[in-house]
Amino acid sequence: MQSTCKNKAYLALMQTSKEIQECIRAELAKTDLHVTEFSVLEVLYFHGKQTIHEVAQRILVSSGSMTYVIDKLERKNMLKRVPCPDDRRVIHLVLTPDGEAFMQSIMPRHQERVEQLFGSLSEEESGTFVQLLGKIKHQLHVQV
Amino acid sequence: MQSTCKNKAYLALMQTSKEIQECIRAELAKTDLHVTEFSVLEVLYFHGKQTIHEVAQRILVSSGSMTYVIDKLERKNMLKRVPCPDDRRVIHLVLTPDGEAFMQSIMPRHQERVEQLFGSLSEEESGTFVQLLGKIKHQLHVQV
DNA sequence: ATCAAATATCTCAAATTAAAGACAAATGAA
DNA sequence: TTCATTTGTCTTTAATTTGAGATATTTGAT
Repeated sequence: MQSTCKNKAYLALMQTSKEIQECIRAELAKTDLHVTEFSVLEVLYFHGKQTIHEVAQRILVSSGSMTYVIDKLERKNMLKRVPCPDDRRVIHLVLTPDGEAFMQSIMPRHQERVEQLFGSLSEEESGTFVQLLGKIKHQLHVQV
Repeated sequence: MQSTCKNKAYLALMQTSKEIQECIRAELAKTDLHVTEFSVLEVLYFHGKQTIHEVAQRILVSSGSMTYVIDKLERKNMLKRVPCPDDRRVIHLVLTPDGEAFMQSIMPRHQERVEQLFGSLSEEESGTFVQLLGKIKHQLHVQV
């Protein structure tokens, strides 16, 4: 059948991403953070202050999970909830100095690992890769 | 920084795969199967009889989860545990006729969705995509 | 033949996640 | 203005997943 090719791409994509997730989990095991907690901090580290909703959209977890994860991160003194004065439904998340320092201490190693993973791709290939993912992602939002 | 490019690829990969997973979950919501259960059946459907261990490796879930998921699938009469006579530690999983029929009824729609997702990639691009994923996956197993 | 190590599965407790609904606040149409 | 709808967050409950350890079997070295 001709579908085999697309299906192969699909399976490869899903399995590789899961293995990477697994690899990150192993890396984080040395800290007392879990993948989802790390993902939240990562978003704040790269994008600065964000609403809970924005972070949830980026890392794709439910609002219930967000509350749970934020509670934990707040207890660990990694971030702070900051109510938004303009819209009282909204709460912003901000890294604390501790959170900032923590991220600065572990990101270099994380970045190194990411670069190692994608290091065998040329600049051009990385570009192509992102572009192809973009095409796939675009299809996700097309009605079937 | 120059790392941005690799990091972009990394983020795109992780987010796209998560969105696809989400999309599959939504699709499966119409049945009474969850993603992990479906993944197990998918492996058996494509590869035939497999040991629990083999399936776990393919779909990357812990042994504890495997037991849980298999119990559920067995209760739903989708598959059967078959002890291996050659190695008494080993248990094979086999689709029941019901499981086979069920998969045959939902796979066309699933395949269609996969093909739609990857449909905007040419044959050549699909090939490239798989190849690039292969390179990344290979790096995963390289010591750092 | 014996025994340590490796392998395959299972059990159980604890952590995590999702799902549904509640609530408060903002928006926008009438 | 008013009210229905939407949005953002939280609560609660139930389902799922992990992680560590238990058990049984096999493998391989001595």
